[in-house]
Amino acid sequence: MKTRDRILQVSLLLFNEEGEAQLSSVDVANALEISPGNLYYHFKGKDAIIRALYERFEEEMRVILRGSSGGVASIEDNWVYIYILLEEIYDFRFFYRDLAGLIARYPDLAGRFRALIAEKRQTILRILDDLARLDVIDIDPRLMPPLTDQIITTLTFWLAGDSLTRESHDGPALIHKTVFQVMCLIVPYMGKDGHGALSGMIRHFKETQS
Amino acid sequence: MKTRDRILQVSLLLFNEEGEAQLSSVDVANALEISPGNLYYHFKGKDAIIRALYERFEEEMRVILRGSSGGVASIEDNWVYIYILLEEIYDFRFFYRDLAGLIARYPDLAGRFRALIAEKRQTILRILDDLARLDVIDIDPRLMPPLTDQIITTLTFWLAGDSLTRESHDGPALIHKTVFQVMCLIVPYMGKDGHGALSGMIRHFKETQS
DNA sequence: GTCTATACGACGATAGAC
DNA sequence: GTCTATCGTCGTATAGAC
Repeated sequence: MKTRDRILQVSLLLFNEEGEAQLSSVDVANALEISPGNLYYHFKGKDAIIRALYERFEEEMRVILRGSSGGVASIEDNWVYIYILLEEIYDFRFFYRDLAGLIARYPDLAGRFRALIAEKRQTILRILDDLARLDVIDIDPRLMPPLTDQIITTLTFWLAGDSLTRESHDGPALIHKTVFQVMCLIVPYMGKDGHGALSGMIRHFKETQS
Repeated sequence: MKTRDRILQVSLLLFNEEGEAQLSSVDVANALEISPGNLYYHFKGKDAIIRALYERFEEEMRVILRGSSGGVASIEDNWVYIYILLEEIYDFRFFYRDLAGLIARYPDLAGRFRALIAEKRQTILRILDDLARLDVIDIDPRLMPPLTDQIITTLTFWLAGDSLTRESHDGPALIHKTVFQVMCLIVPYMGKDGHGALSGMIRHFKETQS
């Protein structure tokens, strides 16, 4: 089963690099220097590869989401947690670069993806709730769902959004920028501490950039 | 030049309804009950149709962006303005449903789209600046760019985001929800007035829904 | 302007030899 | 397991008649 793993590994690399839609199963075979027939022996088409990769992604993502229970009790924890989440997404970034197209091409993944996002939503809602209970943030309850949606939107479309700006970032810089972006959504609800937290974040942000 | 216009009209309808990627030039010809050859007489391929439609969209969008100068001086104006913006996007929603794929398929549109978004960004920044100057909002200057980016993200991905939720909205409801979503980003910076504004928005939101 | 017919290429998929 | 060879489908694009 060694070729099978190589196919998955190289596919992921290629999809992340050049985009899934741009590559045919023959391209993947060429990159591996095996014949299309051989590739089909292991995976019945590009579909099967995508599905196998999604399987991996979903599993790892669920582990991360589960890991949030009780582990995010401060703003700093929150920062780190978002970082971990974004890193994981970045490893499978081809899924997120062209989400709509991907879902259109593999409709059976749509439901699973939606479920995963719903789970993500629950997780964020719970974390925010915890932070509110610990008096780290003070937020009108009616603003909680919109804030959660807003965070979800950012966590889902940061990659797609970046390619729509004039100057694109490299991976690490973009991840960092996005963490900052999410934190900026929370800062306004930190009251007086918000100002200090913002200064700290900006300082940290500047350091990491250079 | 009547067939030419019919092609554009029906294409827009079809693309919005079923997605641009899902339709070939032959599909469009069939829907119009003309031959593929005839379609090619008017437009040299699907590319040309897309480009013509984009031309229209960009023009209308620029008119709206220009129209913001001095016209958005209160929270209510802001609400209305976002509404107008979203309506326009909705009219050409196929562009936004699968932005990444579309840009990959028509790379020459990428630059123009980016430029349009940059212009949108400037507009929002200016509006926020005006609102701050008029003491409608009070915001740490360092939070201004992130807030602007956040609004841009919402205005760009609201359509794509909706198809990732469990229950999808119809057009008007989604537009309304999105306006609300953007306003929720601004409310925290309205100080004491924020609470009242939020209540007003929710009331209005509920009414329109029913 | 509009039609029919057809050429061409890309991709997905399979059969059969090694 | 891996290869070569080949077929079918589909979308794009053009030629030539009306």
